[in-house]
Amino acid sequence: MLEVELRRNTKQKRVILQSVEQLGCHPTAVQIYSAVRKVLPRTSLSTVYRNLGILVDQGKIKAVKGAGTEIHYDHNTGEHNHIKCKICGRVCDVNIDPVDIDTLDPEAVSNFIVLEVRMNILGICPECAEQLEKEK
Amino acid sequence: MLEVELRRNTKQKRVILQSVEQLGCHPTAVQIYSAVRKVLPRTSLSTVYRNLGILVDQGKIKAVKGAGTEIHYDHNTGEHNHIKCKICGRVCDVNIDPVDIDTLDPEAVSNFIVLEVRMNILGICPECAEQLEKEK
DNA sequence: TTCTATAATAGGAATAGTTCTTAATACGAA
DNA sequence: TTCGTATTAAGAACTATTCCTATTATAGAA
Repeated sequence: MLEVELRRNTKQKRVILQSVEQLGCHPTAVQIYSAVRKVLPRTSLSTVYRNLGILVDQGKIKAVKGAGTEIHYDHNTGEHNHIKCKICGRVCDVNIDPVDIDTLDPEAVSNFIVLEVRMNILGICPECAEQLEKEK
Repeated sequence: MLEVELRRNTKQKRVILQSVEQLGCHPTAVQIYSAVRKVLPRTSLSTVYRNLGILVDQGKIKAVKGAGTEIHYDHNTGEHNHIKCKICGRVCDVNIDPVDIDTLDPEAVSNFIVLEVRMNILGICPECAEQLEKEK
């Protein structure tokens, strides 16, 4: 065997990936941590963070940095953008045509080499909008 | 006088606004703090943060949350996007037509009420690109 | 299956960026 | 000039994340 697989397949890593997939709607590390601890109660937060990092490196999940300060994790690794609710902080998918990096005018981007164009949308989710409507 | 101006016009606030304007290229709170302390050496970092918050509330400057974790401050309060250098962290202006919020398909945005569409661009600035070229 | 080297873990300390707390200060209306 | 109170300096507290270290448990070898 020339290629040695240094990564071990631990219970924790498996449950963490499973949780990201099952929670679905872009959970944060802390939400994943809560879900994982229902299955493996002694799991530590740093283990969650470390494994999320590994899973991102392996391309199995994606890290989403939105409007707020926390990182959300996404099991949908395809190219897409996100919208974040200003009130409850929830992150959902958005289907807007991505900006084509190659068509950008160099002058318009201060002559930077463009690596990634991310759309960062802020809004109010249907549930919170309804709640606000009721309170009026 | 019916309208009471509760805000005081302190030296610190004046120098902080001045610094954001003079530094120009989207300084962080810490960079502003350094500049302010050259004029008022006893200024504290929390005073800088508090006044930056007030100036943002008053619409005199804008807070720019880019790819990284720090907040940058912009004296140009007009509608525009930003690009951040992955290497040196510098933030520059970008002139791309903003997405028109009213033309977005509600389905495409998970039925959110859209408040703000921000373009978050990550790249390599001309200086860092040149540096990389030299090192090869 | 048992042994063993070491990758991964739990737990907690450390870090970065920002916000909060409090006694002291200084702005500005009278 | 006086005085009420908004603002300050200093540092503690907070939040999200990363780092550290002794201990544990996985996976390949025997």
